[in-house]
Amino acid sequence: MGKSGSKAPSIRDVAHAAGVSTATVSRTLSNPDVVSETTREAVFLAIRETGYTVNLAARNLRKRETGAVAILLPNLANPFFSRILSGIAEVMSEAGLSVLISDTTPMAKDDHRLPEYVNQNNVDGIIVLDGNLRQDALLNRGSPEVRAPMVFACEWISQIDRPIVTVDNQEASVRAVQHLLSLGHRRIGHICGPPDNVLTASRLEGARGAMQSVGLRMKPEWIYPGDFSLQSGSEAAKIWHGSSDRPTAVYCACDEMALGFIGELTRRKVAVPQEVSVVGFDDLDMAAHFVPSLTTICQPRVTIGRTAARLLLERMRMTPQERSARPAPRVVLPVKLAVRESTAPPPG
Amino acid sequence: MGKSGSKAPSIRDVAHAAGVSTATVSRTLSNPDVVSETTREAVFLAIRETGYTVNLAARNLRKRETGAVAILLPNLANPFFSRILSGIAEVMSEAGLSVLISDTTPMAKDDHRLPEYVNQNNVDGIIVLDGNLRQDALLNRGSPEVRAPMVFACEWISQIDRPIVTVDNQEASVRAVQHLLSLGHRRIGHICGPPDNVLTASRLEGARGAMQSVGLRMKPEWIYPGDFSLQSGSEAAKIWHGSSDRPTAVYCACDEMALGFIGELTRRKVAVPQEVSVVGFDDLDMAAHFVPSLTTICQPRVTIGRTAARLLLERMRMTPQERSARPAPRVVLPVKLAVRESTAPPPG
DNA sequence: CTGAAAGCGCTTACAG
DNA sequence: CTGAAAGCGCTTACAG
Repeated sequence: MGKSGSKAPSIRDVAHAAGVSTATVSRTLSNPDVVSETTREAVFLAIRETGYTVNLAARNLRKRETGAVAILLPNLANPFFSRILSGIAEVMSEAGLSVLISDTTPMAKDDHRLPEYVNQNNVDGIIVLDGNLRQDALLNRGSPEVRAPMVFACEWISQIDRPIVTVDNQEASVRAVQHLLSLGHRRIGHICGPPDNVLTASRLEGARGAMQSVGLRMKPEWIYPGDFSLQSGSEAAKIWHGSSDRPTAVYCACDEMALGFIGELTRRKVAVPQEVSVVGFDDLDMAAHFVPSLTTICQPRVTIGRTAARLLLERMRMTPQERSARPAPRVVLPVKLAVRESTAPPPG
Repeated sequence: MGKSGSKAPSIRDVAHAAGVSTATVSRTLSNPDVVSETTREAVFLAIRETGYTVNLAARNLRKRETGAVAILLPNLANPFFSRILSGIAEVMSEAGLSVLISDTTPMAKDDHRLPEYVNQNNVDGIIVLDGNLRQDALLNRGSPEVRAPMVFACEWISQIDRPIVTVDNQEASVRAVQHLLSLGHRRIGHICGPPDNVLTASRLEGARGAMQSVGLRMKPEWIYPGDFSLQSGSEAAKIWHGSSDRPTAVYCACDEMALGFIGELTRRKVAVPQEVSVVGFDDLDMAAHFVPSLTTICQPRVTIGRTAARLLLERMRMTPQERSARPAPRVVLPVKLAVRESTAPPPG
């Protein structure tokens, strides 16, 4: 159980107790096969007796590692990220790495700074979930040799050539719209993501393209602005409701907007899907429990997290040279269309 | 910008460049007032030239600190925690500490282990948001002198005497039920939290007590089991719907269950609040946007996070002796009742 | 298989 | 105000 002393037991205490050198204790821990069985047992006994646990700061200093990875995400309060985080945390924890989470919202576009520990490279790797960070902030982290490897997930910055884990946003949008087309819809609208988001264009283009390929057109007035928030979804509903030339179905760039949209419509006595069909994107937990339950594109969020984590671990094992020699992979994960109650044939 | 070398610049490089000792560089960084202005400027210039940033592992080793705090929470995927996390991250980041997040779900009751970095005290402090962790796992972290301080938030473990940040769950429940009483309800039910959760009893007792104090009784068949999940809310709705002796209002121990309850009822063509009123607890983002919007107890989640973080910082500044001498405070934060569409006078 | 020794990059009494 | 030196607790060639 460890004696009650004024400081934690160190490797020296263990060495004393076991009658060996600190080097041997260290080897027993990191490479047990290289020490004799007798020694090994003596050391393990001494470790138990003293209650020793390795001091990570010392190990990290010596090994020139940090034992930590940073996750940069735009909004900790957004439920979209929680499962991704979960997937990352799971893989990193298995790898013995700790996960530092940093909400990037405070550091808006005008703020160049990243969290201290990222800027100073006090992490061994970085996963970026925010495509709106400043490019220079992300790259000015010392010379290439000391810069921790980085991977993007979900969002990315086109100018920065790093591995990306994502879904085919355009193809997913095509699927969403084809579902509406197959129900008989011909007038299909879209609530967009934020204008400055990398995903916004591909989701809009996918939707537009799907319509064009069957000879239809998405009227500009059916394209509603949005910013991924519940609020912007209800704003879109107000516009929809106030217009005389309405789409019979609306494909939304994310679930939150879809739920905000449906909520506002329901409040205005507009029935979904009887009067208008709605499709979302993401498949938040709430999507299946909302009334009506939401037809949506299901992003494999835990898998995205796990994949990004594994990709990062892989890059961390490479030398800077290997990393820059090897092209940054782009992993595209499959999505599913979850068909639920919010879509039906058009009215009339 | 820093030269392009094979390793990051160290304090020695700066000392060289500035023509001073490493001690002076260190002082300039940690205690600028103590060095002369000329020296200070030379050092700052050298820092800029070399692109130096402090190596935290080295600093931490030397200062016998870790520069990190751990957050133990039961479920990263639960939106309830995201804003709390946000509040914690904000305060800790200002204090220059990094936040290690650990999902405790993988380590269920049968698993004694905490994350490595917690068990080995490779953190300077711990915030526990999970009242179901094993007591011994939380306490067996070496002798009192080396054990990192710990505070509880939202949930806690009664046997462990540590600061707690919480709301008055019983009083909040009284308020929720009084609201229903004031609308004229006399038959009020409750969907409970998980049986093994610290909050479950106080929320149920508050509800019961509020009824008793006006001479009413909560019938046992109106008390539905739950586990804080959407799913358990819809299960309760099925029981409610299948019964002939129904309450006219149901107070739910959390918003997710309330939303699951309403969702299932709506699906069964039972109108909320016309046929049954519903009150939740937490005030998730979704609560205001659901249809009908949810009357609920609003927990100040960001404030809970910030307060827990500040309390922990305070404890971290104390010696172990001071900590054990000073009684662990219990900070009770005020809640508000947000009255929305899901509550109305009883039918008939 | 094992130990002595150097060193990871800092900070901090101590002495001046 | 500043520097030389010790030391935080590890790991790892190196030598045997």
